[in-house]
Amino acid sequence: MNTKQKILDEALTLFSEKGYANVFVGDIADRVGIKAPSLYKHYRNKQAIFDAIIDEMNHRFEEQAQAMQIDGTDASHDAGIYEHLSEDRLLEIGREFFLYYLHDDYNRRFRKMLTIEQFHDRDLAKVYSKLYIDAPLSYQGALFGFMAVSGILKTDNVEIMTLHFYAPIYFMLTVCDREPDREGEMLKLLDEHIRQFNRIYGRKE
Amino acid sequence: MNTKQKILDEALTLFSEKGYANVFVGDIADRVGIKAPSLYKHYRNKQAIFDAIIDEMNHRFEEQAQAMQIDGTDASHDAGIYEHLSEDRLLEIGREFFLYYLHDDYNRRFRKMLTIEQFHDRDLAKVYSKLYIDAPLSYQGALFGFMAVSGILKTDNVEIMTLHFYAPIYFMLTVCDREPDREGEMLKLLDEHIRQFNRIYGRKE
DNA sequence: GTCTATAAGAAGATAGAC
DNA sequence: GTCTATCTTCTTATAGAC
Repeated sequence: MNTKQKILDEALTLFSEKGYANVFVGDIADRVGIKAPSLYKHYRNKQAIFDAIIDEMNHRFEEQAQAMQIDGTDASHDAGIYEHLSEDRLLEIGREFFLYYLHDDYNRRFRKMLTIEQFHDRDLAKVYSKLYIDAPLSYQGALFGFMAVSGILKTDNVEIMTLHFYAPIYFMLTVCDREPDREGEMLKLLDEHIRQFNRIYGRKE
Repeated sequence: MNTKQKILDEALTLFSEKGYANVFVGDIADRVGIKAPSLYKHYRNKQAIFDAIIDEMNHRFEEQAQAMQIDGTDASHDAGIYEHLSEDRLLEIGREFFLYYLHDDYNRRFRKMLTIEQFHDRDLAKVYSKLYIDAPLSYQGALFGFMAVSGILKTDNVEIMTLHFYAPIYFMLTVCDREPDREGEMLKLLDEHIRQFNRIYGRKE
């Protein structure tokens, strides 16, 4: 990893733990293994480092959104995968999804950083809501919509069903970000949540 | 309001908007209408102001918990109130509860401040989880437990039913804290959420 | 309790050698 | 691109008069 990228990486780690204002340019430089003034050869100032982190996430998001065709045209394929879905398989998928977003270093650090900085300005608020509110509801909603059409799920309000699936997951994710020791407790709750969700909205056997 | 209290009040406003590190002692003093050095006659330093805010909330919480007998011994009384509950009345109650916590100035500012500072240390993380995760689940869980016994609600897992009620409300509250313009959208979603919740868990007429 | 003046120390950023 | 030296500004906090 080159220095320019390593700066972003170490800055993200620090920002996610202490917040932008509590991280000093010297702290970032220390972790990169250079002195603070050297850092200014790579970024104009401290704010430019923060901005580059946001830009990178926006870039990754766009790429992923394109790969998933989030506009809905192809969520039908995913729904097909779930067509013959047992409760056990549903649990496995939910657990994998949850643990990926919880443990993936990049996602975890970025989410925590945005949690701290979300009130700093409107743009950051929008990024937070896009990533953790609207995109998940939109993508899972599209998927559940197809599953409802296929009769795998039963509802007359896909939007609320999606909220009932995702809001508890979001809730548990924020608990684990704040208190990592509660991961076991939350995983148990996650299982019960998905089982109950399946009982409520799942196809009756 | 005396100066000592006004300092806490103005500090809370600023901390909730910018976070502790971005608020300067002079900013607080300005809003109180005194000069920064005068502030040190009331509080030892900046941290002591923050600590006093946390202490005050802990105090209020203890008082409220005692008043509600959160240990469960008396949630039966509340459940009685809900005994003859129509869907419209349930909507009204949910909406009132949501709007109170969203708009009440003290609650709103404190919640936003803790959101920003939750990762700063373990104690703050615990306060956050106590106020916005465990206490609501515990109190609403006790209430729903009694409602289940009375047959007003139907479930074989009160804990998950409570999560299914509260997590979406928590979710919508965080959206409104971050983007107040979305309040209308969230209130509409709240209504649909409660209607659906009632359809799932409510007594069949 | 409030003020002015000021000390003491960070922290961000630049200059210029190598 | 990295360093040392340094500048500048900001911020907390204290001293001491009123």
